[in-house]
Amino acid sequence: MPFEQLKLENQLCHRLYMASNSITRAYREPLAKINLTYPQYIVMMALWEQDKITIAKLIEKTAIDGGALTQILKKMTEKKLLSVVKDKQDQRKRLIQLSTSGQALKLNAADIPKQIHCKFESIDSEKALQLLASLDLVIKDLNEPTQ
Amino acid sequence: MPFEQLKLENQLCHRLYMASNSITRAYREPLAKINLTYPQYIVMMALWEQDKITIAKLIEKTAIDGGALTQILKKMTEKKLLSVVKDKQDQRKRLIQLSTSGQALKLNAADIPKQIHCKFESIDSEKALQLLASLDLVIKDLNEPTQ
DNA sequence: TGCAAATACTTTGCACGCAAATTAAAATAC
DNA sequence: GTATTTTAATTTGCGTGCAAAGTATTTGCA
Repeated sequence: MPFEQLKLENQLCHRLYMASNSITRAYREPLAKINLTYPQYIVMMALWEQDKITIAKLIEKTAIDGGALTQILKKMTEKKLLSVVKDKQDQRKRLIQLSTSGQALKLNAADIPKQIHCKFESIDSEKALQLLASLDLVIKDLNEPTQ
Repeated sequence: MPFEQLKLENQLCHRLYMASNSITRAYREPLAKINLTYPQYIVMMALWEQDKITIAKLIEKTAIDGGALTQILKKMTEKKLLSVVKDKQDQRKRLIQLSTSGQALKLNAADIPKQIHCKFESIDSEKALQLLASLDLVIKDLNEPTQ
């Protein structure tokens, strides 16, 4: 059985691919109601937690690619959710600042986690915590510089 | 604590997003050596298991979006990995057929699973099986039609 | 001081992922 | 036996994800 590992159904990686796509699809409808995509929603969550942070900090919190983030922030600026301003102390840095409507959107988003949560019929909170921990291990292992 | 669930670090979904992106990134280098992207590699794995299947069947096995798959198959045809031919019995259907070089590529891909596998230092096979099972539950729950 | 290296971000080009609209062929209805 | 519906796949348009190249700033260091 030399090629057993090439079988799709044995592959953790393919399952992660499917699960991640399923998540994004599941969020699409609820997020459409507040005019956000899933990555834009991740940015909003990061900023609702902590406002006026640099792009580097936002990349760290969201794990969104820097190149993509520039485009995402541009669209969110057009939607008047936030503004991107130069840091006076260090002109290379940019500070992201939520607008009033960007802050207010938090209220409209408050019930979205529940809407998704209730779809997880087969995942009790013990399983969820276990899954979270395992995913953190996967992420850590894969982001380790090549041995 | 009304907004506790909006915190990024509590979110299974964000972890899945990160893990999936990490996976695709991890495969990028090994796959570049055989001139494949990760979704193209998924298609190849499906076809190495079972050749001459319809696009509908390929969508079912790979969970790749149909619209995307059309484009992916076009690129793979240009690379002479496979061909897409009309089903004589039902002219709506297309049959995907590996070329000789497409079949041969399986040998070059044989050690890729091991290359990825060895990165998973923190995941023993018990944890991997558990993770696989949990992901299957997530996928099942999220693909359930809206209750 | 002056200039090379490092840092912070932006731009570009390509490959998806996905919803919605479209095209083509087969199945079903009547 | 033709019209309607269903099924199978393609096309289109938009939003990322990512590597690589480019652009400012700032930092280090000679």
